[in-house]
Amino acid sequence: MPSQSPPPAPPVLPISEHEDEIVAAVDAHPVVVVIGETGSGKSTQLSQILHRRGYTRRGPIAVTQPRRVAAVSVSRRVAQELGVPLGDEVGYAIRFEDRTSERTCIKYLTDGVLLRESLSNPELKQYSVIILDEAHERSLNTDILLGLMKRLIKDRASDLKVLITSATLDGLKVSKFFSGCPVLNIPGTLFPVEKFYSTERPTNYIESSLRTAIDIHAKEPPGDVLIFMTGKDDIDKMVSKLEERIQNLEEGSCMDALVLPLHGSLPPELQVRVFAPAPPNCRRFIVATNVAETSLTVDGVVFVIDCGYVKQRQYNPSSGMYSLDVVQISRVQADQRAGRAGRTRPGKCYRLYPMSIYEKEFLEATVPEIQRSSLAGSVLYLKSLNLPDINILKFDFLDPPSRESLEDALRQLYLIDAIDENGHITDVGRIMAELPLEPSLSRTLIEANELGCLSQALSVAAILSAEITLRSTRSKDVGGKRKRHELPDGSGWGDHVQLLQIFESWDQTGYDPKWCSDHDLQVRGMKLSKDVRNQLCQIIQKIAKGPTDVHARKSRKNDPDYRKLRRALCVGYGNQLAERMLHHNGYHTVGYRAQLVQVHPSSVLEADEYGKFPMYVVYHELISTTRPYMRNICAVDQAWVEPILKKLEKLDVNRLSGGSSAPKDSEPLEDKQVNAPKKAVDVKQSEVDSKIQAARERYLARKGKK
DNA sequence: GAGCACTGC
Repeated sequence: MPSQSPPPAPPVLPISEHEDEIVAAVDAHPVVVVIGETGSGKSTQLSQILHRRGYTRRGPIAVTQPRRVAAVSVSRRVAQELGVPLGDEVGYAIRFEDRTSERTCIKYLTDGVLLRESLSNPELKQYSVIILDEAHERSLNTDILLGLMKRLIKDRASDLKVLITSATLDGLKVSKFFSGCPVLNIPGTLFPVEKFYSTERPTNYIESSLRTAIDIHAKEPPGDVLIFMTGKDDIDKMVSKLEERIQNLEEGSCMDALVLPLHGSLPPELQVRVFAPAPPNCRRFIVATNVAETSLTVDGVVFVIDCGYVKQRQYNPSSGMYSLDVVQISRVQADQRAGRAGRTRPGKCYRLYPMSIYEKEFLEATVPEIQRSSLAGSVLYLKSLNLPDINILKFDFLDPPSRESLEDALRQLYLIDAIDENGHITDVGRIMAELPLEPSLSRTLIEANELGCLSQALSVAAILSAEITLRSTRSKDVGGKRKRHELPDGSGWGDHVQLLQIFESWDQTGYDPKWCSDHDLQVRGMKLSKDVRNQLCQIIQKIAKGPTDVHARKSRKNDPDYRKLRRALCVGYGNQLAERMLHHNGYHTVGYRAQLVQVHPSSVLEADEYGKFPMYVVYHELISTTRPYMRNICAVDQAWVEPILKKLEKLDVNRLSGGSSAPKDSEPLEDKQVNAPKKAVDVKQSEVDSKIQAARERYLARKGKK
């Protein structure tokens, strides 16, 4: 938008009428909670109001957003309203992109970026005001920032102002958290939405949605229909069935219809179709996942069909395992979905569940992410802040994660040397915290730098954090006419090596997008991995004292078996180690609580000539679907495993958590048993292992010659 | 022999 164009007329938003009230509250209190529904203007106006009233004289205002697109679009809007070029007085900062300057006094940023900034400036002294927007979404990062803000206002009580803004957040709860701070309510501009409930839960919610959709199409006036489903499969089914039913309707009995799927894995060019307005005399049916609940706003929606379910990823700290489950939505979520029908005019929401279920079975609010995630990264971050008298187990969270989850994080961090046996952050841990990666990958990079395979590890870390999904290399092409190119196979060592080979092959083509599509790799994801890699290079070159070799290239010549890289991975994933069963190819995880797990069928890890997988592997994650699986696996040598087993023997979670270091005798017996690591490797097993290993080496040598 | 909701540094 050219800055010369006249600024648009300032919108009349509900928040404008509350300006004095807001300023008075902020003047008098360090923390203020602002509850504002959709359309209240809180995201664009609060910062401008405080800017107008002189708050930016002491420093810029930071406004956090949970999503990148929001940070960009809201800042663009504010710059426009103020009639200034974006990046001057008003700017934004997101990963890979900083559009701010010394003159910037209103800065929109993702909450992740603010957390990163606080690493180098724990008191965030540069800011006069920090606004945590959309706090009701309770992202992991927002929750950590909430805890941090509580500490900051104690330390900086004299000058820092904090505003917590949200659509539906329980204001009283947050106010209580911030020792009774004021709560302001700003009305929104949503139109009323009439809600209809089913008399009972349908046995088949696709069929039920289908009937409701056809019913709306036949009886209701124009207006688009938004249908919430749990996943891609259901969406695809729904789209084809709906199209079929609409075709079967009597010609001329209804207006035209257009059915559009909408979910995150849809290529961007198909996603944007939902932003184009409906053709004349045509009703659109948008069949969507949760993306349509908050991330993407579809205009023209008047009817919502809500199945009452959502697919959610959860972490179980006692097993270290993730699962992806279909769970009931919360009342907040149900209301958010319904609200999507009332953006342009009064709407209707059809809930495919009885009111009694909404009232009695649904949780009030969605379980916050902090209670559903592995906390190793967050705990490491908090440790690295050097906050005085910090006890992780007692850190003041709005909704504290379980003790089990925090202890799990401490154990993981200890096993990869980020904290010492007393729970204090180590020098290695400090470097790890600087890297925007999961702790295991950060640790791998540091070790790789020592071992002289940094460039390989950078490629692996980058491509793993971009979460590229690979076409299965084992499945045969079924009569496809298009020539498909085979992906590298990891040389039998597993998925990390395969990912490295993929990145290096792509690098050799000069990052040719066609190479990606030829190999069925998403261009978007591959580009992201390149950006991530560049960012990691910059950070690590800044931290590293000595020279670093970061250039990607075909790297196999010097180390044909990728021993250095696999060794670095073994150290980095010291908390994610598994040992094979003696007589079959199942594994058990090594560590706190042994889990029986399988190699994921998509893995390229190869068995030896006897059909046996390697004795030891490290894995990127455990995921429980039809069975518990290890995903992204790398074969490691037994010799490299010994130090990890030694550490496991020494592990004492009471000391890690900074609890009273009671003498060992007084510890409850129960705890000791739980903490006792599995006995290392018995003699027979190691004999078998060395035989297998020898056979494997011969086999691979043969294969190499061929 | 599986199958993946959504974000973010």
